[in-house]
Amino acid sequence: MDHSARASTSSASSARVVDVLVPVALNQTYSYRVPRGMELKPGDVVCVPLGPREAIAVVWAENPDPDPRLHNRLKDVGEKLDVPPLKKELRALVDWVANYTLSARGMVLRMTLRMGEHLGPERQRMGVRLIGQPPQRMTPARRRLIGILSDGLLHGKSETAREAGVSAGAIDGLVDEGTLTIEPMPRAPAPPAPDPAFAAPDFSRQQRTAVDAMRALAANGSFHVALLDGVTGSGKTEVYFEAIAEIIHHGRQSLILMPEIALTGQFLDRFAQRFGVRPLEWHSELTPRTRARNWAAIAAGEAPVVVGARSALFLPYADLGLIVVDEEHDQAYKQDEGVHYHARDMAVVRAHIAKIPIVLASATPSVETEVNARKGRYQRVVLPSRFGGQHMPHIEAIDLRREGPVRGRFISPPLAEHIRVAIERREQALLFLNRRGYAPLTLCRTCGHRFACTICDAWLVDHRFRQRLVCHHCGFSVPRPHVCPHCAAEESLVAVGPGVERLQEEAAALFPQARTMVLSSDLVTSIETMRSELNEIAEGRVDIIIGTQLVAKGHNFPRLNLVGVVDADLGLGNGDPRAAERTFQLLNQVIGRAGRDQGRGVGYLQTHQPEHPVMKALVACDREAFYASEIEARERAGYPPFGRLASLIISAGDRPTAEGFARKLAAVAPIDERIQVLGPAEAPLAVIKGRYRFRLLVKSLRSVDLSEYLREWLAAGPKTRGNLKLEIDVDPQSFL
DNA sequence: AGCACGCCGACT
DNA sequence: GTCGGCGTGCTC
Repeated sequence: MDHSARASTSSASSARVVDVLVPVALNQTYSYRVPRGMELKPGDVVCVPLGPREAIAVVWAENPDPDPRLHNRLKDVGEKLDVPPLKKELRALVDWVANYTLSARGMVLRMTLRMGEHLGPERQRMGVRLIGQPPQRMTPARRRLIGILSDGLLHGKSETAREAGVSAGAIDGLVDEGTLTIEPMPRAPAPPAPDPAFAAPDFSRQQRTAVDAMRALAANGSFHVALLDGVTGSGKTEVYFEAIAEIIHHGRQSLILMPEIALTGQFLDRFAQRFGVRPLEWHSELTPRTRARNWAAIAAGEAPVVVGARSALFLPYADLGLIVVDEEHDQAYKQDEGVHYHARDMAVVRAHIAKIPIVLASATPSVETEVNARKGRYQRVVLPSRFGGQHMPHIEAIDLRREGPVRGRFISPPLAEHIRVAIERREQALLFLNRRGYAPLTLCRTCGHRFACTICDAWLVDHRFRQRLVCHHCGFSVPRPHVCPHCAAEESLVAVGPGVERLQEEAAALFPQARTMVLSSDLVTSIETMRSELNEIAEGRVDIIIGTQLVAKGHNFPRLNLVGVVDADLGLGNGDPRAAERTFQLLNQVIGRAGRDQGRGVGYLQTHQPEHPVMKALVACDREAFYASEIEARERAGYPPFGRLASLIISAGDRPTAEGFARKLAAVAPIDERIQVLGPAEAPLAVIKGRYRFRLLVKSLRSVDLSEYLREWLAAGPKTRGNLKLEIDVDPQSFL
């Protein structure tokens, strides 16, 4: 270090020191000196030097006696950013989540600071206007520009250039000629705030009770959890909108969490119908500038209502008054990368810390939430029927053992007949199959060769649309071969099993006159095309929709009356303790798409096991029976919510390293009679992306602080080195 | 998480 | 002889 620099930094040895949390994979805070003249308090957002770079970080605490061992290594805080400080409540949430999930606090903080580099004063947009004579040298590009600007009004500069198909430089050229002038655009007026009185709906008598409960909960304004329990189409959304209206009256902010923000086009419209404007959105596809603008608006309290994916939970709301978790049972709330957290559970934590009410909405609550409601920890607010008195879909099982289709076909004769009738009536039909691509397995008829991923433990899925065989775990793909690479046989490869693309082929063959459309996540290129495809369906320009999981989520198709579940057994029987719950929820939701407007919905479940409790509960519309048996089974096995679970995934580039570490780790697990350590076992997908994976499962009584136990265990255990990775998942949702 | 530093293989 | 692969270690 150069001498003068040292002098300048150490001259202020009496300067105040603050502990700052930096958004990197660190659990501890770092100490920085406060430059003379800077006022800092906990929560302030600052810029600090961190190694060779700068980082946006947050002051976590005053530090009256900094560690003397840091002597002259302390650096100065760079600058204090002009944004509101993070409130104590949010800092407490960051600490809590990090502690619970065993993640570095810095990585949790990072989720609240996802505002990009565009923070700061809004960039002034420039406009261009025609003011003078045409230039000496006229070119086609210049002619187009002048044509667009011939009205003499101020046009956005970059839009004009794009419209004319020219670069911004062409405009600058004409400015030099005196033909055009550039001036700042007037600021776009701030969008009007949602108006709670814009279009207050009429509610049925049954809905009124729920609406009153929502308003009371919002008006009360203290921590309180309500389960808003109503079937698809019962008007849940409109009912919780009343809680939001109440919060807007109080001048506070509301957050609506959605599992899949890409699919919420209709939701935004419904919100606008009720409140006059769309809410602020928060999701991963926002452009950096919009992201920064929305972040700033949320922090400044200028966004009364925010709709967002799970990451919206960590935003710095100026004054959050209510959280709504829509479709609270949805697995998409669980983040399985980086910080492993469940947004629904952490939302309850945030509500608790902030002392505000929270509404969990679902037609098929998670078993956890259902148990909390049954025990009275959550208030249950019920919406008993579909809005407007429509009936729930009628559900039948089609026993594939007796009425199944011929080999190589997947639509059974009875289902085909029902579809035929539906199309004749000019209604829509939905074929649901939770399998992307054409076929999940390709094999050679001659030698039996099966196409598998080279770096994962998975079959390659035939995607005819893309003409490739694709691994769904790592994205690896090869062109679809025509010759067996193993035995060189020609025309010998056969597709085994159905995917949505193959189903479309079969539907098109059965109903040549019908218009079909496949909705599958791998065919979705952007939120916008997705929304326009959904609109096409809603407008009735499609007869048969063939869809994966994607279609299950919150979209309303007015002319859809028939849902056929092609393989109702698909989610069961993979050894996952949550398989039954998930299948029940998914199928319920999919079939709930039917008959929402005319109330004549029917659902057909093609199954090999019509006697399975999930199928029986669905056919009988007996939700209670399903929950009763599922809750009993969980309690007997000590599974959540009656016990706690954590999973430790150990992975490495080679099998012995992973297995050896897993065994060593298991061997040093502290003995505790309330805790069981199971494994190590090879993870269900033993190899992903060339990494060998072993799993330890930790199961404890509910009363145990499992995170604390894990922390002590890992601190005493072997250290991870090299490419060996240890991932900790408290409350795992998936066992794959 | 970044980023630099450091120590071994294929090339301007 | 260097460019660059990613293993290891550090960031107040």
